[in-house]
Amino acid sequence: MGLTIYDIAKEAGVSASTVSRVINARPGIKRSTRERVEKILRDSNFSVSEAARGLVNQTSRMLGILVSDIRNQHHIEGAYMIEQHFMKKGYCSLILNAGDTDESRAEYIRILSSRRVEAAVLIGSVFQSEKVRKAIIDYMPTTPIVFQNGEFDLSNVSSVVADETEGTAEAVRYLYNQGRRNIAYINSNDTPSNRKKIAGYDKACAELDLDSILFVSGDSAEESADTTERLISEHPELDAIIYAVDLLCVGGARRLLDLGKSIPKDIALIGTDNSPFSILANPRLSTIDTKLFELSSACSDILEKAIENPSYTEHVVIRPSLVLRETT
Amino acid sequence: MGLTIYDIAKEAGVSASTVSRVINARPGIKRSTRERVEKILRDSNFSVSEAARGLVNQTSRMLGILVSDIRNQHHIEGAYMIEQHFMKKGYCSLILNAGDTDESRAEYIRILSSRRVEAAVLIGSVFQSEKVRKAIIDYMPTTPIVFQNGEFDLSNVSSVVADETEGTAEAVRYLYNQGRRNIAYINSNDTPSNRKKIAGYDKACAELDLDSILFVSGDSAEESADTTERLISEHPELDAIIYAVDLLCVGGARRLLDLGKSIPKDIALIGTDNSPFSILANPRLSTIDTKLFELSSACSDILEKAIENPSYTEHVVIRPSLVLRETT
DNA sequence: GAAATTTTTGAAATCGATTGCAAAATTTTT
DNA sequence: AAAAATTTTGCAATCGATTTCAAAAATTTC
Repeated sequence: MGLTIYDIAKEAGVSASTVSRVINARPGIKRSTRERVEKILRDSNFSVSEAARGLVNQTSRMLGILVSDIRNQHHIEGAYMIEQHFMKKGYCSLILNAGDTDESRAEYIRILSSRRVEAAVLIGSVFQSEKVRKAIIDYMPTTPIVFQNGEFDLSNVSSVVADETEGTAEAVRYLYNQGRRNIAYINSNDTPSNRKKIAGYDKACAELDLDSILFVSGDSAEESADTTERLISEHPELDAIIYAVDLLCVGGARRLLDLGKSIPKDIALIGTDNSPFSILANPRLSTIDTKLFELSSACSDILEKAIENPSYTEHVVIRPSLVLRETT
Repeated sequence: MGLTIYDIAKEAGVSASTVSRVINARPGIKRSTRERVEKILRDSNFSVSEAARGLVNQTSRMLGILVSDIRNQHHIEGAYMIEQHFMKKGYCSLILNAGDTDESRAEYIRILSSRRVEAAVLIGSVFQSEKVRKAIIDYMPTTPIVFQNGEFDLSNVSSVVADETEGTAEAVRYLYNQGRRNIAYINSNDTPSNRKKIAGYDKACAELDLDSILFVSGDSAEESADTTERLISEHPELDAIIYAVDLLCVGGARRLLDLGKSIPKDIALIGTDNSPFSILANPRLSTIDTKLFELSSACSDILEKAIENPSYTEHVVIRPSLVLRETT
């Protein structure tokens, strides 16, 4: 611990420059010298200080990944892919939970700037805010950024978004074609992403001349169960419900079953995201697949190009698809 | 971007030392000077280079968190708590997926050392290996480390472990007391943690004079369903199954239901971990709660003390408890 | 074997901060 | 108003690397 290249240099009887050249495999070092230094390097368990190296090279070999809450399965996939991919190239990822408020999320941009990350990824539509936008302009005006599930019209920010409006509308149309005429929507927290889903629901309802019935649930399965129960008691005519999140759909399905409803005979259910829950649930959920994996891998691809060429940006839209299982 | 304190100093007509003192709220700066510098600091969106600062201060204000796969719900809780807690103190967390092999996991220790993290956390029993141990001795011999779910007998490594042996034995005893006499165990990957569970299962079976029947499944719900089916067809006498992982229990439960079995009448099921899946599943899983949250918060507490006082270590054992729901 | 080339090496500057110490500026005391 | 005490400030060294440029060592050429 605490060894520097000067320690190694002294031990090898050479200068620090030589040690540095050996470490970085620079040419122009006599073979015998190189081997002697290499041996000492190995024997002493020396490891270069990336901080010092970064200071002179003006690089950090670090990436910043901002998620609102890393425990959310939905966010972690992207973080994982990026971390894995860039680790191979020697980059370390600062994966940070950027909190619940716009202030806090903006503050995290500043933190990443302080760490001089070479690129950043924002995962989740909640980053769509004026404060975050301003923080980017102030603190990371030229750092390549990829925004998953949101957009900023800035020259350094790429975007990868799921067309959730269309995805949700598609689900409504599918239910309609199956003969359902009373389709409700249960939303979760008010986020830009969820607003897009609702827009799709409303749009399709209007198109098909359906009443739109919107309920809002807390974000746990239990709360969704309660909301669902309330919903069908107020609207006994319902024959389908779409949920903004799979987890809520699981909670709803369960309560409906407990209430003696038959799924999908009495009532059809569609979740959103095609999360691990959806296939594990009993019954297995039909769901709007927002293509999390494709989203994440697009982010990762863009990031790679943007690190090569910091002025590279790209804007990708991914079309969700309906996956039909046992609840429709 | 790329502003340094020299730029600020020039603009304010003072020296870099003064700027540094203002930034760090050091005393002995004239009020008017301080205010002038502070204003420029604000207006210019300056952010200190943590790398440069760390170099002179000999600190990195970074933590290393190693998990084998961050997508695993089981691991993420600890990473989350630690990240959240230490962020408030100005620490950033390098959350890294340390891969599947002992070599790779040992290599990650070296990487953390290169980043000069001030403390590290290993999450998951898979880090229990000679290679990792050696890497710690070589590269982080004095860095405070907390090992969640494993132990190294090293002066800088604390441990927080669940007594999975006892937890699993307890589950067997419970089933026995309920009158079950043919209890099988379905294991997943061969990890130190799972070996402890099996040891508990075997021990309890021996105590109670039961046959021990051990099957091994792949780590998906689907594979577990297949394994479960095979298990009961080879052992039709079974009236209970314990699973090393909740997810496997979900898969097994589902298949048993499809096969017309009644749960828990025909066969009782107990999962392990009390993961989110377990309460969401239908039927809700009885499970051995390995107290993930307590484990994680103990890690976080120890880490905090260890950062204060790098020679602090602690060894905590947490007793799992049985949570009984619908599958027993 | 000396001169010309080429290869190998090291001294010193640099990256962007922090800090001890001495100098400068200001205030207090006579 | 000069001397003493105190408050502010800046110079220069430092942290641990990398890199340029010139000097030293080794090799080739004549």
